[in-house]
Formats: sequence, C-alpha cells, structure tokens
Amino acid sequence: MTSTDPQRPAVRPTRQRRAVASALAGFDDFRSAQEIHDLISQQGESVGLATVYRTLAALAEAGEVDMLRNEDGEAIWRSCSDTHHHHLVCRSCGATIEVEGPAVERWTNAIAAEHGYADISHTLEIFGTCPECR
Amino acid sequence: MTSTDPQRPAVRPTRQRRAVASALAGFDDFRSAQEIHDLISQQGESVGLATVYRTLAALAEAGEVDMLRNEDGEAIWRSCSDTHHHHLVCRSCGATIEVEGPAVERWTNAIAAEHGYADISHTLEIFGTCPECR
DNA sequence: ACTGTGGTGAGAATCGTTCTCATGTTGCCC
DNA sequence: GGGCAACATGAGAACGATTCTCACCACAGT
Ligand SMILES: [Mn+2]
Ligand SMILES: [Mn+2]
Ligand SMILES: [Zn+2]
Ligand SMILES: [Zn+2]
Repeated sequence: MTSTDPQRPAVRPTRQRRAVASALAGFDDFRSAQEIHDLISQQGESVGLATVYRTLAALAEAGEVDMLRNEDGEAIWRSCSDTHHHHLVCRSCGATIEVEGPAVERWTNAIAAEHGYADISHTLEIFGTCPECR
Repeated sequence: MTSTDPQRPAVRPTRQRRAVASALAGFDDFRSAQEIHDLISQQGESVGLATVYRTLAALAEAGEVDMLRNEDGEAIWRSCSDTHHHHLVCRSCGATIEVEGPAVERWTNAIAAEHGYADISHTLEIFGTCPECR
C-alpha cells in the first residue's frame, strides 16, 4: 500500500517525467522550474514548461522533492530524502545541507499546543554563506 | 543613531503613509498589500496601490512591519514588535501569535557553525488551526 | 513666490505560474 | 495488434502579484 493506491489513477512513466527526474538527479541545490526546464533542454530532451511544473508539483505532492520559496517568492525545487527535515542553504551558491532538529520539532508542537492550535505544520530554513563562498 | 540617519533622506509624513500606518494598526493578522489597500479605501482614504507597496516595503526595511509569504508565495504583512520573533498563524482565520524561541535561535546558529556557514539568517513560521476555528 | 528633492498614482510592463483545449500516449480488454 | 477511455502533453493565452515609468504634486527651506 505504499506505492499503488487504487483510489488515485496510476502515474504513467512518460518520457517527459523521466526527463524531469533525470534533471533532478543532476543537482544538489534548489532550482527554479524554469532552470530545471533549461537543464532538460541542455540534455537534448524537449519537455513543455507546463509539464515541468505539473511534474514537479506531483513529485512534491508525493514527497519526492522539496519545494520552498526564495526571498523573491519564487518556488525552487530539489530532490530530497523522504524523512522530515529542513535545509541549510548557501545564499550565494545554493549549496544545501539537510538538517534534522528533533528539539525544534518538539518545541513547535509544544508552542502550538500551549496556544490551543491544532493540525500543526511549520517551515524552517536556514540561510548563510558556505565555507566555499566565504 | 537609532532613528535619524543623516545619510538617508528624511521620510516625509505624508497623508498616504499615515493612511497605511493607520490601516496596519487596525488588524492583528497578516494581510496582503491589496487587502491593506482595500482597507484604506474602506476608511475613506485614497492611496495608490503602488504607494501602498512602497510604504510597506519601507516599513519592513525599517523593521516596523514583518513580511512573510503565504503558501502561494504572496507577500503578507503585519505590524510587529521590534524584537526578533516568529509567528504561530491560524491557517483558517489568520489569527497570529508572536513567539520567541531562544533554544531554536541557539540551535540554528549551532547547526550553521557546525557546517562552517557564516552570516546566518533563518525563517521559521508555524501554521495551525486556532481554538476559535476548530 | 521659487526651487529642488521627494512622493504619488494611473497605467504599462514584468514575469512566474496556471489554464485551455486540441492533440498525442498509455494501459488494457478483446 | 486493434479499439477505446483515461491520462498526459504543449503552445499559447490568461492570470495575478509586484514593479516600473514618468508626468505631475507637495513640501521644506530660502
Ligand atoms: Mn521540522
Ligand atoms: Mn528566530
Ligand atoms: Zn556557497
Ligand atoms: Zn483561526
């Protein structure tokens, strides 16, 4: 029951979706949909921008990629491990490190409970300048 | 040297900027620039949308309002206390509570240092459903 | 009053993202 | 190995928040 849910229609392995997955495998930092679209073009494939957006959204929905927003509000994407985590991102080159913070998880839940808020989610991203970029 | 910086030109107290400040004083949750623009209209004032954006950006720069992005990437604004803090936001009605987390602050700095990242900043927002909205 | 520096606003322009819809693909049953 | 329905795609239009342009206004100081 992990991968096949009879409720939702099967996801078909099309050339386009493979191209997006392949592009995602090629970088470790966060990239915009348009940058990913460009990467695919450079790999010689042709995939419509709308399809790139659709595929990224589906992958995010499925938890296979993380999406966050840069300071301009643009969505940026990256393939990620499947466990809950946050990111330490280099403001200059984009180098990204996944971090976990059990204490923070506990803290956010405690704060929420204390104020009677339910159905909690949170966002936490850390930005800085990586050693390479100093 | 806190409020008057001879370098930067004086900020003139115009009718428009007063209207934005007045609107900001009228709510506790986060609102979009357009919603704030509407509020001003409802108060009988007339201020151009571009001016609302300009004023909000200036206030944010000055640290008098906080700006964050909702899940759609839209900028939303709220007048805030001047100390560093984060927000517990009701996903349904927008009711917002300011929270502080010294432990989290320490944790983010420790993580960053551990990986050699410098010049650290972070974003942390908590979303949930408030008691009223349950 | 004169003038220079800000400030304003209507509308155009930007630009990331989503939508439309006619057309291609895939999975599947026979 | 063909037929069909559901799914997927892409070109371009549409959307929508934000920013830009630039002609015009408002104030402070002389
Ligand atoms: Mn977390
Ligand atoms: Mn903090
Ligand atoms: Zn870097
Ligand atoms: Zn609420």
